[in-house]
Amino acid sequence: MEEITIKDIARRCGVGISTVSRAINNHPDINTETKQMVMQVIRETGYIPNNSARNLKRTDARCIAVLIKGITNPFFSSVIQIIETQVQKKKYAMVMQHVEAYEDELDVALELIKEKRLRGIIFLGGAYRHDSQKLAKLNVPFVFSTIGTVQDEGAKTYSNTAVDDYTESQKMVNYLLDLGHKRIAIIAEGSAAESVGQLRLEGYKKALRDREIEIDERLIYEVKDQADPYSMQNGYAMAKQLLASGVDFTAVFAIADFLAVGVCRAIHEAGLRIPEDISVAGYDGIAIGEFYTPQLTTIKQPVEAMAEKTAKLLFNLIEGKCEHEHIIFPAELVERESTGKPNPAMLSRHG
Amino acid sequence: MEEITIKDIARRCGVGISTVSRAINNHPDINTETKQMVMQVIRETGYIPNNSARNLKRTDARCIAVLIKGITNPFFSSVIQIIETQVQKKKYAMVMQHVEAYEDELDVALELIKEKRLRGIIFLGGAYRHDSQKLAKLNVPFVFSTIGTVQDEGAKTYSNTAVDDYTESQKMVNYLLDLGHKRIAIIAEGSAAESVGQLRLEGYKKALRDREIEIDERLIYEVKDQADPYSMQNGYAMAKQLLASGVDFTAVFAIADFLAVGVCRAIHEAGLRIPEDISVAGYDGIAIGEFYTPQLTTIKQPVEAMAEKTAKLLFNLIEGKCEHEHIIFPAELVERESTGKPNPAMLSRHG
DNA sequence: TTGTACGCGTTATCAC
DNA sequence: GTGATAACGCGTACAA
Repeated sequence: MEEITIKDIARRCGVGISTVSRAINNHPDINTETKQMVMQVIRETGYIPNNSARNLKRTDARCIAVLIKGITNPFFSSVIQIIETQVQKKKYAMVMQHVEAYEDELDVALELIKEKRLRGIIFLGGAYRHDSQKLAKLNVPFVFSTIGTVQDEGAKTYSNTAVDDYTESQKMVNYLLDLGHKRIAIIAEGSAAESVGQLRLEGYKKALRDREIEIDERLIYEVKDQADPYSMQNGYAMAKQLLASGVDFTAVFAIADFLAVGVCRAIHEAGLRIPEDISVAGYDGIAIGEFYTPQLTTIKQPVEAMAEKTAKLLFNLIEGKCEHEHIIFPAELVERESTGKPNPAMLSRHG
Repeated sequence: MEEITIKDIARRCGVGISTVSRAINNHPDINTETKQMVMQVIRETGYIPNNSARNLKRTDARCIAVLIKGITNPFFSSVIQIIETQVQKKKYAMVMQHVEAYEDELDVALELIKEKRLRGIIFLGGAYRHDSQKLAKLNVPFVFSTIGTVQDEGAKTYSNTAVDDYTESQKMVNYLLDLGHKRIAIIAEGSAAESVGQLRLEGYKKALRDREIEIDERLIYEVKDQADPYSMQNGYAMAKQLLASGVDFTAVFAIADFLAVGVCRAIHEAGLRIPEDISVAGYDGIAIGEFYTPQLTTIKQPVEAMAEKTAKLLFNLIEGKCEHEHIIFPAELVERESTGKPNPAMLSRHG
């Protein structure tokens, strides 16, 4: 099957190539009737312009990219939808691309900029620290929306929107401490040194230290799972270990709601009640926390607001309307059914 | 900032363009030392080949595409990972692209074939019926993996892998009937006429008719939600309506596990027990069904097996090793905690 | 083993 | 308003 090109269309229409090009790209300098005719032929023949050729030649693309790190990001769909709305409002096109765990999102970005003549990039998720050499090579505006934390250095070379995981994590632990819990286990994530999981773990430690409560390493569990650390499966497995360890605790802080669901299941299977025997707290604020039984106490990230701000910030940067900004969004502690006062009976073994 | 091209690299190295090209593309006809030197310069300068130009020129691409319809497909991540493994085994590249609800996946495919010189396509999800004119234009092998049903016509023009939703749905309803339920409500999906949701609804009706049980329209609820019909939110809302309607029922069949979770929550809030008062059955077999309390009885789709077979089938087609196939995968009814015998007390209002 | 020259399909820049 | 024609950056015959 022969590929049909713009030349074929021009020949068929008895016009020049540029006229066809003008018709396709809604150029003003073209007779309406000519355009109608050309478009008609295009429809009949089923001609499809070759995007590689277009990208190669085009100078102005009105296109941005959204790079998503991690295929299982639970905020994925809502964030994308919000960004897309903003993009359409600005009459831009948008390409979305997943970045594998082992890939460097900056490399992917660099490649894509060349290929598609991008005007801007949004990075969703991923590491919160980057090679500044590579950062310097990105010659289009970009915004990191890590749902993580702020990189301290290079404040003037990029923008980002983030939740301060370190602080928010402390907020949750303080809440549990205020309820009277002193033996709080944590299900964290330890696959990458610079992940949000580590920040949340640090927040946990900080909160305990501030209250002068000893940090018991036997209460710290770190999921090691490259592919999908924040799974119910992993939460379940960790909680099983925790329960079997014989170490006393009255509350569990799972650093992701998915993990918390697994934890709840394990506790339930052990014949214990939530929150009467053990309190469980999550983090993220995703839908499942609202519909699970018991409903999950969690840190709810302002995903929608962040996504909207991220898109707006990027367009402001593209239009040269503003300098780089670093915006921290406060998250909300949502108190639901899965947490309560500690049960002294749970400490009988330990004393 | 000037874009650096292959010419610049050639000049810097004091070699010809083709030599650089050969170095990049691992061509055999090149001196090892020359190659080393070229690669070194490329690394130093941070040169990145322009993919648009490469795609334009290239004839053999060893690349396939995976088009995913619907951003919220719950099988998404596991399916992709399995396909990717197969693709890597064959030393192919893979591009993934999301297709919006309002887009036609065939149009997206047509465009992508031209742009990237694809060798094959996998369609994940989406409608199970397509414009045969457009199908004919796809001049590369493709496999639909609808997790839906088989299109009857054009058996020789394409391949697909599927679960027979019509039959599997009957399986679940028959199971509930065997438990003794006669008043079974269904939470279905009615946004598109040719969706899997409609097939599952038809299966429900068929099963009831086969047992000569009257179909009560008051027990049929159809979610109308373009963006994301299979959400917990929607299941919850529908179940609330059902409970408020005053119409008697002893079981609910939600045609997706996410819907079932919402249904469970609504029943729980109404002060009723699952399964003692009302049985709830789901469909899909996703992780949440295993970790929810109560654990969900569901139809578990053989997602992994399907994904693997889909990829293998595509490569066989590409290599001309086989004709088009239509493969139906049997799903498994997993009996868990959320279903049991009907509670006669629930029928008191009705008689 | 290496370099030169052409063409992939399109858009931008000119003349007309 | 329209049509030639020169790029865009790269791969690849073909010549060297």
